[in-house]
Amino acid sequence: MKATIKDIAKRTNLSVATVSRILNNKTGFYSEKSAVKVHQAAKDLGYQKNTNAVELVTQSSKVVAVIISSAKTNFADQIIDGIQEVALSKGLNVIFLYAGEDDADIQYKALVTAIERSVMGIVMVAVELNGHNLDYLQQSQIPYIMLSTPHSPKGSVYITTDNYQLGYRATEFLIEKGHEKIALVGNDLSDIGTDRLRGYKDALEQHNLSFNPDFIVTGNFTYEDGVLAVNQLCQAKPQVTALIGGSDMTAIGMINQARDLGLAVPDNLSVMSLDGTKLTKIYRPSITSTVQPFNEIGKRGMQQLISEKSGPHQSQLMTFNIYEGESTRKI
Amino acid sequence: MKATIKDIAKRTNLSVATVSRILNNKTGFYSEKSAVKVHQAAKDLGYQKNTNAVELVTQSSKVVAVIISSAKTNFADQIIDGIQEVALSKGLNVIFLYAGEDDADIQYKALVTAIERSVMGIVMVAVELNGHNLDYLQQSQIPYIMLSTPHSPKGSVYITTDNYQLGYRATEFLIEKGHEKIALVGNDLSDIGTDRLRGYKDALEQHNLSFNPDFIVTGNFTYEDGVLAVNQLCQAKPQVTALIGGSDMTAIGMINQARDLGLAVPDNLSVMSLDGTKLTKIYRPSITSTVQPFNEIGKRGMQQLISEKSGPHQSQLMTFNIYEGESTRKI
DNA sequence: CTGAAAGCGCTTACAG
DNA sequence: CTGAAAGCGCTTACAG
Repeated sequence: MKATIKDIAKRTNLSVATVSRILNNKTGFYSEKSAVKVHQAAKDLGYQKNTNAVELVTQSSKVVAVIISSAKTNFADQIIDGIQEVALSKGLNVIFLYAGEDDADIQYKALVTAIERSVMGIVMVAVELNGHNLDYLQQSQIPYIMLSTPHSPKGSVYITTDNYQLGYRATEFLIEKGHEKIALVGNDLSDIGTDRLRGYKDALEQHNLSFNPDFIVTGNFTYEDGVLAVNQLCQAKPQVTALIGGSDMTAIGMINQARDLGLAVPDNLSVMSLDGTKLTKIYRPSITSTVQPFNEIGKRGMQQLISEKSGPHQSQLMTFNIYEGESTRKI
Repeated sequence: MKATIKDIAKRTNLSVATVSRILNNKTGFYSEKSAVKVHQAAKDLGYQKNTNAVELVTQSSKVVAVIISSAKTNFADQIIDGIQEVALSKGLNVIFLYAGEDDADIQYKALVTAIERSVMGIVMVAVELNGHNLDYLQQSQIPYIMLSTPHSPKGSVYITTDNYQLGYRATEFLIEKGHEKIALVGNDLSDIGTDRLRGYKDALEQHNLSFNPDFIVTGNFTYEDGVLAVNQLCQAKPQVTALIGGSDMTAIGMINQARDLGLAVPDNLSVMSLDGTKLTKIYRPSITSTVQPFNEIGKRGMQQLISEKSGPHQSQLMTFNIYEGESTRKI
């Protein structure tokens, strides 16, 4: 049987009210003598606060729920770290829930778990909510924010790397290296993919290069997408001289498959990625990449979510750097 | 203001008791007519159950907390997936908490969060609890289990890959390829590292090879450990012909550094890893590795934790396969 | 400085 | 089939 403040009260001949005050350090509302007794009793009894009761009566919670899409979470670690850093410094607790990839039911379950606990806020990481689940989330009245979100739903605040710029600058980087036939691979049809494609197109146009739709191979940011795209684009006669992968995994899939086809990177083919997690640094050849500020996204997301001045928050598009690895070359 | 069952009761002219029964499908305790009214009202009001209240009154919880060490979690994904699979099929909720690497304070905070919520069970993934925190956990009376645990504390149930066998079989694999000078790199001084070392030594002895303490370079399963070890072991004149890394990251660090020193893998040096996550498959050369059954560890851990027949559970040592990649060769 | 009391939202014997 | 009542563990005005 777990000890309660009632047990402590009995043991110390104080009221539960006083015990409660002491345990919560409501300084000025108790004598030092009582405090000593209470703390001793609490220790003796192995007292554990019951958070359910506390939250029930105070109608508030000190926990933030983070819902993470389980699949394309190559970069989730960094976002998680950023979130944790902020939570730690603010004395908040964070619980993480995994929502399967695009599985509306599992997503819903994760939302229910968070919402029924009346968490103080919800962070969605890389998850795409369908209409029903979004309604449910909004109707819960719980503040939320979306990080690296595939779509930018109206009325939701989100923070994500500027996908248009990701596409634009990666393409421009390659153009400046002399490439003219550049493929864009593995991006999906969400805002992420389409924004990147717009950037890609604009960069070409800006540099007076023509757009060839055959060089666009959509996908889902997977390793397999990279493999298939290389087969498709480089099998017969390599038509392209450079490839941009939608994720690090896609880029690695491309490089591996190119190698299997007898094409060397970067000698025969230059490859870039649009994520830039540590995978790009430990792989060989190291992979030239736009480096998304995932850690910073996590930090800002958390800060923004919990900042009290709830003047309507602004969505943010983050900037980024480009890391030049060994996977690209001048031609 | 969030709607409560009281609001529903008022609106439907029923008592909260009846509303509660209907919402919980206590079949037989209410009329269909009332049920319809209640469900309609709940919907109209956007009713959300308050889990805090439910858990407070029922003194029970349907959530399992998983506490994960944040650092060496190259393999945590697979364990998490395994845990989720089981949770989903049993209708349980799982919340994840990250405990910093060997940071007793953060660990403690994670424990507090879980324990004060009276979760139904706690799974520890790759975390090393210090004495104080272990006491705290045990005293909470909440069932727990440790997965891939560095140490095997007395009185705790744990599931981990058989580290002795990991060391033994990897070493034997290399011996059978003709290697006699084999280094063991990046393992720590916990049970994990020492068990592996025992296996390594026994394999040598079994095959009449002498043990050279210079070939043991301890560490913390990091990429850097691999880099440093290769510098130390291969810089002057390569004394070893094969290296076993304590983790995939260590193995990759070794391969990269060997390459930087002008040593080709596997031509000049064979390299193995003792984890075997997907990293070993996507890296080039693909890395020969013992493949720990992380997913299965997650599944079993969860199953065992929640299985009611609480006859004292047994700790388990899991077996594994060896994946032969391109990073090793016969000499 | 302390206590009695109300109440957070819910469940569940008990009585009808 | 339904309701009144007690109670889960805690906090906090209110009164002293």
